[in-house]
Amino acid sequence: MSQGSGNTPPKRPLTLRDVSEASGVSEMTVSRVLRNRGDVSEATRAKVLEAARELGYVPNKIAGALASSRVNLVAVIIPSMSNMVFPEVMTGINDVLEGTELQAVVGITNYKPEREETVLYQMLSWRPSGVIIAGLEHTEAAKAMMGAAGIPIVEIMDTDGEAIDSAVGISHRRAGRKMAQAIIDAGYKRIGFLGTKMPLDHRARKRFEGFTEVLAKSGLEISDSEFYSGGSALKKGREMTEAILKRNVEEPLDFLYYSNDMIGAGGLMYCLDNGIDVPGDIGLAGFNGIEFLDGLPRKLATMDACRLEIGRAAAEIIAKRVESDGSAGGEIITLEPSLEIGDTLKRKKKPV
Amino acid sequence: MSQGSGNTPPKRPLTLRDVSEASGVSEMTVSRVLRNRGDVSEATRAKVLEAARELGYVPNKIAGALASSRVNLVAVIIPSMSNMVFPEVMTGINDVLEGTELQAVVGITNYKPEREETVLYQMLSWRPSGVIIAGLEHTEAAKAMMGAAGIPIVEIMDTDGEAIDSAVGISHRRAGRKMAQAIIDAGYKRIGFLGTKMPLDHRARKRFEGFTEVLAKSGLEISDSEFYSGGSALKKGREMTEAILKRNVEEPLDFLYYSNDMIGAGGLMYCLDNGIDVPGDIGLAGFNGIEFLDGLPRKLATMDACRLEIGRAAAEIIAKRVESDGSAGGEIITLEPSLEIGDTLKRKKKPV
DNA sequence: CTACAGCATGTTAGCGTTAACGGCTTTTAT
DNA sequence: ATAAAAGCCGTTAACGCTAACATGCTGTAG
Repeated sequence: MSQGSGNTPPKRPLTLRDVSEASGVSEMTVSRVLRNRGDVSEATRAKVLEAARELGYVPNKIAGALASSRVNLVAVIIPSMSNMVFPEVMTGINDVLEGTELQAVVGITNYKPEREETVLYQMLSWRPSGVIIAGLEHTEAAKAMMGAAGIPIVEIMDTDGEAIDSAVGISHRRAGRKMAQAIIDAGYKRIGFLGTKMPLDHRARKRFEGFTEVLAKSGLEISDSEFYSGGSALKKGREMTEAILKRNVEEPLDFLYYSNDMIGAGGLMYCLDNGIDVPGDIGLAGFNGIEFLDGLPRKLATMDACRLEIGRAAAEIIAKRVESDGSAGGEIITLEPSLEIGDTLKRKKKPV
Repeated sequence: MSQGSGNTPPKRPLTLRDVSEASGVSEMTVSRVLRNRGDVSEATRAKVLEAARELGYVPNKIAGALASSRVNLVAVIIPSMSNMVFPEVMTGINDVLEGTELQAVVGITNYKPEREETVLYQMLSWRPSGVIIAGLEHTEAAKAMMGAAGIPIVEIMDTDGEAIDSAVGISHRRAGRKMAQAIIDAGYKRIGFLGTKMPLDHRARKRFEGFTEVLAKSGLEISDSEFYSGGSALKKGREMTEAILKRNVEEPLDFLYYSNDMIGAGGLMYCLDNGIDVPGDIGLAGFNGIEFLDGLPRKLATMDACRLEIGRAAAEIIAKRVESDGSAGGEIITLEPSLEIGDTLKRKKKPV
């Protein structure tokens, strides 16, 4: 009787016309019903809905978007998905977008500027309603594309620099300074730095700059450093910590600043496993404030990067702009990263 | 002179027509150049490319897709993004798709069937070239939609059940059985189970079923169990472990099977922090084989869920089918999860 | 009883691109 | 030299939908 949804896949894909024929009204009326727009009598509405359900009709947004020149997509361009931080930003974005018509589409750049440019180009070719993109540093061409796109652009994570349009993030330079100050105030003097081998991670670089800047003001500098790339961050944290400590036995380091919590956690474990007193012998701090740290035997000092909040705020900017249709823009939101002292950045025991 | 890319955003968005006028050829020729399809002389090609670059033209895939009825999107529908496992599947998918014209679009269901149905509907309305969806359990409507979509569908993660079209995954029932057998063989007898409060996580359920089934064959059963939801998995692992151990002091448990590595790691830390001999006093095992475990002081026994490989294989199925244009399908790939004994599932010390 | 809302529908004309085909010009094969 | 093929580019007609306007119909005010 019914063509029931789920039977033989129709050779010719279903269109509004099929539904209109099945329900005896015009395509326009079907379109109105399916979009809940315009006046339709309750009777025809029911008839149409029934026919659509019966046929298993799924609207074609491609055609709809072309006709209405409205696309409910938001392009989200981030460097990576594998390090805890961006998934959480995504969660924030999705939280907000779920309450709207908008839908996020994600592109991954692997921290490569050329890749970012390509991804952006591809994304823009879908004519999204807005773009959320990580960082303030982009190729000239990418900046030009975004400037010319005529849609809201929100650059996230970082506010140390010039935004194209809107921006939401923290000052990583300030985050680095703040951590340095806390370490100095706690009385640590011989400080090691452990980070990633990523010249293109501008945010890590800015934190490092802010960090060394404040050290310099107190007449200090980084005593030694260690970098890694790839592999299990936790394990690398262990290995790097062992390496840097063994390299400095003569004049031992008394603090290790890690560029992210995962390697910091690895370092913490190394210390605990080897009977090193934390924070008595050596203090430790990471960066990001990942939830994960809560389960560690000792809570690593860190600085919260406001990831969820950044995602939310960025999505809200887009949503608002889409709703109010154009105008304004240029909104800059600088969140304040909070220092979490944890158990690994207590005042150092006074030298005897 | 030039309208240079990145200047004032044009009121009227650029189209092929603008490029064609700027370069003095027909729209069709511009289209050909921009898609590298069909014969165009080197001279005009250069002319067109230059004009497009100059104007900052970005093709409109919406229109292109409608005209050619080819959409280079692959819908990826997964339950969550926040638990390590799906990001890795995504990485596998992206790895493969990067070598093709295809591009993944992700939808998150939060393990809710109705949400999955909605997300699927929305995805299908973009007329993607294929669908990769987690699990074999879906609402009737969802199954109907996929059956009728006329595009390759790959259900991933699990192969214990009936697939709509293709499937790539492991048998979670078998994984559970295998782990149970290993535990029994190692001589453990009083086994606790720790997992998530998720009736809708069918894969966890199947593992559990397989697990208890094998125990039963040896005349054993789960001695006690503990469930959690939300929060930091590592911390929850700790807490649950403490709870379950304290609840069973009279007849102490000698093995804990965790439904994922993260809570397993938390449990491991709890044991180590409290001087419990692992695996002497108690054995531990998790599930997933996350890279993270490498950094732990002791390597947790686990079973690799082949996440990366599943992503890759699924994407390859889609890519192949898109290329070869239709036909075939129904491919089922069952990967074999490998048991990793680690340090926490050694033969139990013989009772005195 | 006309007039004029306002509701419920239909009609028309694109949206920006590409498939398909056609025509002209140049090569290549014979 | 002539046919056939290949190269190059243009024209036309969709693709499936929606904005905007047009139409008929009901009811209600005057």
